[in-house]
Amino acid sequence: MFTINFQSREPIYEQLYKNVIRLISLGVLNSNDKLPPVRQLAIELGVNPNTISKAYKNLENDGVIYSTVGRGSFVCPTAKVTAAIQSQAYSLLTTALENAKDVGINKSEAIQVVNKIYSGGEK
Amino acid sequence: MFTINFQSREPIYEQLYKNVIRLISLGVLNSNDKLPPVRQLAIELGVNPNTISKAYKNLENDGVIYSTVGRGSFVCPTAKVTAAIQSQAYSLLTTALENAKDVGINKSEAIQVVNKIYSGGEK
Amino acid sequence: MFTINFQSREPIYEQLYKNVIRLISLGVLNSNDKLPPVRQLAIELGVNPNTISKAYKNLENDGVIYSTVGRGSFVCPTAKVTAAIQSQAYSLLTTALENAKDVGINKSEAIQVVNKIYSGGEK
Amino acid sequence: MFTINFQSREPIYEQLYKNVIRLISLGVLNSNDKLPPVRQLAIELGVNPNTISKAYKNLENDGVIYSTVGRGSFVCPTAKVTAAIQSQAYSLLTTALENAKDVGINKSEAIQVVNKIYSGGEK
DNA sequence: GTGGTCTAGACCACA
DNA sequence: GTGGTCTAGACCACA
Repeated sequence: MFTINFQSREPIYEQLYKNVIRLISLGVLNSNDKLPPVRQLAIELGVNPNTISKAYKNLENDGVIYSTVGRGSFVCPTAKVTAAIQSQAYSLLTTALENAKDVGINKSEAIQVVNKIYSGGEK
Repeated sequence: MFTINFQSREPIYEQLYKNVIRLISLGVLNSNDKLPPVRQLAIELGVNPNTISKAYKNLENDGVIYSTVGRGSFVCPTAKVTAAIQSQAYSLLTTALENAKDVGINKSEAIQVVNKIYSGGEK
Repeated sequence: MFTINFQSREPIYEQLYKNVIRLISLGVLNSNDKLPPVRQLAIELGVNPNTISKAYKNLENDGVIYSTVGRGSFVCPTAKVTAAIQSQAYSLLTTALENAKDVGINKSEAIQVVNKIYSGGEK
Repeated sequence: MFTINFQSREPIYEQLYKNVIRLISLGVLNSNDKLPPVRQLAIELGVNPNTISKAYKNLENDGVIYSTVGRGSFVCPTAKVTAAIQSQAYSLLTTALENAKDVGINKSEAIQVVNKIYSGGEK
């Protein structure tokens, strides 16, 4: 379910964060589903438990999951999650497009990139 | 001409890198223009010369500027620079769009963002 | 394992770079093997950690190793490494041959050198 | 006659050195021909006179030219020059080939490079 | 423990 | 003057 690329320069806790986001987006994880316990996941992935904790902590701060001591960590109601996640994605996209415009990439070239990404598996 | 945000988490050498890119994009710096000498810029910005060096070195590795001992640092011929800069922008845009798609932003929503950014001052 | 010549005019970080390449070529270092930590190697060789860092950074930029904070530095998958290393060797060889041609060494003389190097231990 | 690439990372005095070698190899400069005076060449190329001096000094040390105070610099007898130059080229070629062999480039691949360089304008 | 960023400052080759 | 190499050493985020 979770996949980590140890060769990537992206911090593991960041990759874990995105894993959860992706699983929610794909509908694999739904509202109130339980996430794997920190220590169990740490063993499965061969990763330091602190690293898992950090990922969960960030997800909690961003309103994606909620944790209760002794019971574990759970996915927040989907609507809220989706809003939080998409807002981040929009902000990233806006930055990338402003940058593209700045360096002389024109509108039709930008649209071409959109077409390429969304070709095939339209979602 | 160069502006550094010392509060930012973004490394200073990275900010300097982007400063140079921006100045070239804006046409303030052109082919074969001389950049400020490492040590002079270090004093102006209140930054260590090594940090400036690192930024210049990265720009050189990416084909944006060239440096020669005893002469200074200069902007590369425009064609090469533009290619290098746009290639980076495309890569950033692709990442942002893949992320948007992953979190459930659909194609027409992505296009709307493109339209917003490119409205008015079409380039 | 690593040998540095402090008398040489060749920068230490450059010598370290070649040391790693050599150890990979010889099969002493293989895919995903861990390199010595920056600071440990610095102490062993009596060299500043920054100098080791610089060598590792260059190797990373050239696709030979990858480094992650907290985990260490590792050799990239063999295929990629081999490609990177051989590409450098080809470039060096091309330069040497162009120079040879320029100074009047003819083709059969160049071939003789090739024969001499590859005599005996054909690889 | 002399061409300098100011964008190259190769020191100018080194480029000048090679210019002279090339002109001798091509037969443009012959035994006892006079080289341009240091100061005249410096003005022509827009280069510091010290830089020209350094190039001439190195050529003299390597037995390629000889200088007499007040009269100028001259090309040494061709036989001697050729021997000196080619010896350097052979040494460079040997190093490049040993390196190529070390990193797993085999003999026929090396020969292919030779063929490519010497194709067309066989000398 | 591990690499990354940064300061402070010396010395070098080249122009 | 100009960039390149190197030392010494501090502090940081990540594991």
